[in-house]
Amino acid sequence: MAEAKTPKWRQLANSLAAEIKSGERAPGSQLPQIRDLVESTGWAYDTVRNAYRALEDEGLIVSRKGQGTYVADILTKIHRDATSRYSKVAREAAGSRGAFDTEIRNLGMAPKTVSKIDRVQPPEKVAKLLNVTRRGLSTVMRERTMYADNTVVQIATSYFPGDLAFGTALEQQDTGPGGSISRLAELGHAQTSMTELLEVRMPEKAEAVILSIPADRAVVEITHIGRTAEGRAVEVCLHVVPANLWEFSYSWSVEQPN
Amino acid sequence: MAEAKTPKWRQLANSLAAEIKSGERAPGSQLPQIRDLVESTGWAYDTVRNAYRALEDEGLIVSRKGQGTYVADILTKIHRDATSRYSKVAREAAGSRGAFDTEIRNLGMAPKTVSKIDRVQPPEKVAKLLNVTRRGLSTVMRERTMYADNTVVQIATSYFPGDLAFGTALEQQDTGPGGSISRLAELGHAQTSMTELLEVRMPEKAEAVILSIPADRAVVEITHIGRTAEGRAVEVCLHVVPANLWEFSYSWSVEQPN
DNA sequence: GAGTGGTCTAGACCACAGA
DNA sequence: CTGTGGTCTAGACCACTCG
Repeated sequence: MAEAKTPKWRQLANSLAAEIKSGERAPGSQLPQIRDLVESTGWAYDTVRNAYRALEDEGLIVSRKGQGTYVADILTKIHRDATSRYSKVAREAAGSRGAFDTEIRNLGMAPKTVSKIDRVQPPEKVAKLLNVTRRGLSTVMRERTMYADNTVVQIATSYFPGDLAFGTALEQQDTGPGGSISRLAELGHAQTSMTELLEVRMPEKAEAVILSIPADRAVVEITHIGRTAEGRAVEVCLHVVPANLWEFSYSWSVEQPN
Repeated sequence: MAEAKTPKWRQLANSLAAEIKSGERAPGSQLPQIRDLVESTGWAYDTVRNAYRALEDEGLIVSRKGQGTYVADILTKIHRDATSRYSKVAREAAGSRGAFDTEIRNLGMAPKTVSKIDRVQPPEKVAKLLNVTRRGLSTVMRERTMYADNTVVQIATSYFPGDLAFGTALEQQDTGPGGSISRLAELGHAQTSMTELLEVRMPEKAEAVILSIPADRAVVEITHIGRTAEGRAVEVCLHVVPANLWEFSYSWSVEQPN
């Protein structure tokens, strides 16, 4: 057998996890301090700490050095429906400033987005997809750090080829109703086909800092590619999110078999 | 700042990770034994071991108790294109017994599938999707454990409503060319619309054993739903895979905006 | 300065694989 | 039986937050 005996630290982790998932320990509430548990259980510091580390890697708890350990603020999954979030109706929903805002409000939380816009040379893989030159500031980058209440839940970085984005609304802070997709369409580059590639990986150090997650918490990276009817990629967006916070759905049709 | 100082164990983990990713350490090759590193570096056993644990959680290495520690056999990502894998042409590709076989052969590895077929009461969430009664053996379950060479890379469990699957080819070991989707179509239940829900989570204990992964390695669960033109769900398939081994892609069309 | 989480140590002991 | 990885301990010390 693979695991005959469950180690102490895992038993503790499992029982705490159960208490958290059952709601017995509320989001944001403080967990017993490690040294208190050490005293009450008679176990060694590292034994208790191992349990806490495992739970932190799973995203159930957060440890704040010098302060204490707390149940995570977000225990539910944020639902991202890729198929509908790019449809016209969803993008123009009243009162919504985009798909992300809807996704967060669906959870009863407050969305917030901080944007940074710049002309940059994109990462290699983006340059390749957009078919831009390898040197110079060839694209418009729109980098958004996105919050649910006060938690960073996503970093989304869009790139648009400079030859069609420089000097347009895509370089403005607010892209207006329907967002960048509508502006691109007005410029004659309507996106008619989308591709997304999902990958689970460990965060870069910088990503871990921005997302406020430990270095060993996995993230999901979505590479989103929007293409025109002619097949040209006019937008590439990289979404990086903590793996435990989101779920993703896709719907599509298949031709009749036989 | 969030991380002023990088701990020793993480430095070791990072440098080993770099060596593995660069190909300097080949898949399947043995890593230095922990106690050897302890001696050569002068560090404590747990310090070195922490680095190994982190790498194992990321899927870069595997530790075998009593034997040693080795670089993982599969370092590349297996690509799963959800959109094309259910298309007619892909399913009938010459020499291929299905989308999974193609996915694995694309990596130059040998696919293998071990199936178990049974009539069962499905998990709650599946029962709900298929709209079957909550009691009795209401569905046909096809559980497949799937290998690339000798590594388990996926557990796929399909459920079909009994009223249309009992006594049909769906209860046979080999479902023939085009697989279960083609058989369902012949029975008058052609699937024309697919939905998939992706989620990253920790494995159940049983899943960890089957997949031969440690309990703290994340898995991706895909809930695949196939529907007929009338909107009835006629197949639900749960795919569970180690999160580090796969990447997923989806393509779809959007209506012309504006 | 007091209190909290995080790292590191040296060493004992356990669990497992293989000769 | 020996050698490997895994757990656990007791305690020192570091890093950070807050009053």
